[in-house]
Amino acid sequence: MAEPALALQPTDPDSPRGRLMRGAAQLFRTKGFDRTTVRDIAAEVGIQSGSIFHHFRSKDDILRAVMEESVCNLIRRIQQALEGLESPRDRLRAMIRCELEALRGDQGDALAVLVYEWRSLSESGQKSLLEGRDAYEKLWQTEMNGAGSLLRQGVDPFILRRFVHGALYWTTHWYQDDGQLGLDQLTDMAMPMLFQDP
Amino acid sequence: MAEPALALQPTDPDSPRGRLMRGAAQLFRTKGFDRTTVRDIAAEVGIQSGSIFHHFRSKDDILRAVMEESVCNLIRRIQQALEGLESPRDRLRAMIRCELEALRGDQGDALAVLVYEWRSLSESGQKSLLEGRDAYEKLWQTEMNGAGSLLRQGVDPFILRRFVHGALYWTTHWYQDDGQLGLDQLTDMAMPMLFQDP
DNA sequence: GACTATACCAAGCAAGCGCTTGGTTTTGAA
DNA sequence: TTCAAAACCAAGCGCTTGCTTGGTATAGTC
Repeated sequence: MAEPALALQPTDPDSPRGRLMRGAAQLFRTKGFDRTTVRDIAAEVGIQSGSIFHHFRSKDDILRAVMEESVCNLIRRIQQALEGLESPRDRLRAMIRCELEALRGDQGDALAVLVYEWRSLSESGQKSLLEGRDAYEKLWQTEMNGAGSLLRQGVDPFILRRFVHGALYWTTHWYQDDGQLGLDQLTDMAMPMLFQDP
Repeated sequence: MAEPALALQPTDPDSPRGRLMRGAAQLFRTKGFDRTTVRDIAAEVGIQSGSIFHHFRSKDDILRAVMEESVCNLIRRIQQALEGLESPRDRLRAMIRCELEALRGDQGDALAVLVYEWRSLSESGQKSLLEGRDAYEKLWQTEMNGAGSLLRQGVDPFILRRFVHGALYWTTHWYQDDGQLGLDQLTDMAMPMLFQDP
């Protein structure tokens, strides 16, 4: 199903390229792509800005790479989380949790960058990521279809999904995993949006 | 209650300043603040870029003005929509609808700019808008408190509100009012997120 | 018509950006 | 040790941007 995305080898996070991507992802996430300069990224990693272009063709290429890896990681993580889960409810719960985890961004994850900086990516960059995004879309579509009548009634599934994603994405603006409210609790509170009887 | 925000006189949309604000809002909404140049804004309105600075001190000042007016308009619109409505359910429904309407942006509304470009605004600009934002926050808080046990159970109201707002904000990325799905329908589909029994 | 205020034009400045270029240093393999 | 590849440095280029400056044009008032 999602073979194409899995084919991509994850970048070693401790390689020069990997460190750049991690640093860039963090800056893109907090400052936005346009307000992050190549000098910022270089300083974050402890090199001079000209050196970046030894590893990446352009600033846009960094963004593309960060986004690409973000999709692949998320797909991989979702697939692992789904292993052994049977019920549609459990499976969708796991997916919500994975998404919240990826949105947190504290482990180098850059889903927030993918979501909120999509329009900063060049057209050719967007094109190159469509396959991965489609694979991710398909994961959700498949699970939503499988949940059928368990889903909230009276709301078109297309719209329901977009409401839920919107709600989850917005957690990047307010959620702090400070021990008071863990990911599992947050996930459980998100469930009623999706399910008629959570 | 929201007297401070109402004290601000709306800019005449057809005045030179008003036309600039409308044009800027549209561009900020579609391209983002950083990728919108003052030359873009000037071209949108049909003037030369230097002329903008006769009306606004800086590019940041345009953004602040656009956001300020957006908050004021929204508050005003919500207050009007609430007139004569008694039930907590009807009142919150009206607020959701107002928010969706403002997010659409096709009537010069710039709520999407306020929401998604907040971090592009300078610190002093953000400070100057806090009063308006607080007034808006208060509207929601008051109505949420009034709805009490009608709200979805098992979800902290603080979190519930943020989920709902996130879902509504994200409509800017997918919702097209193309006649198939009107604002009222969309509003009705959003209600179950907030209410236990919509 | 004279005068003032408002709106706008045109040219260009200073700062900062992504990126190139010509190098030096470090790393790893033989 | 030698050599080549990888990583990085330093300087600066060409371009873009927000904004300034010195004006002209238009609108409104008396």
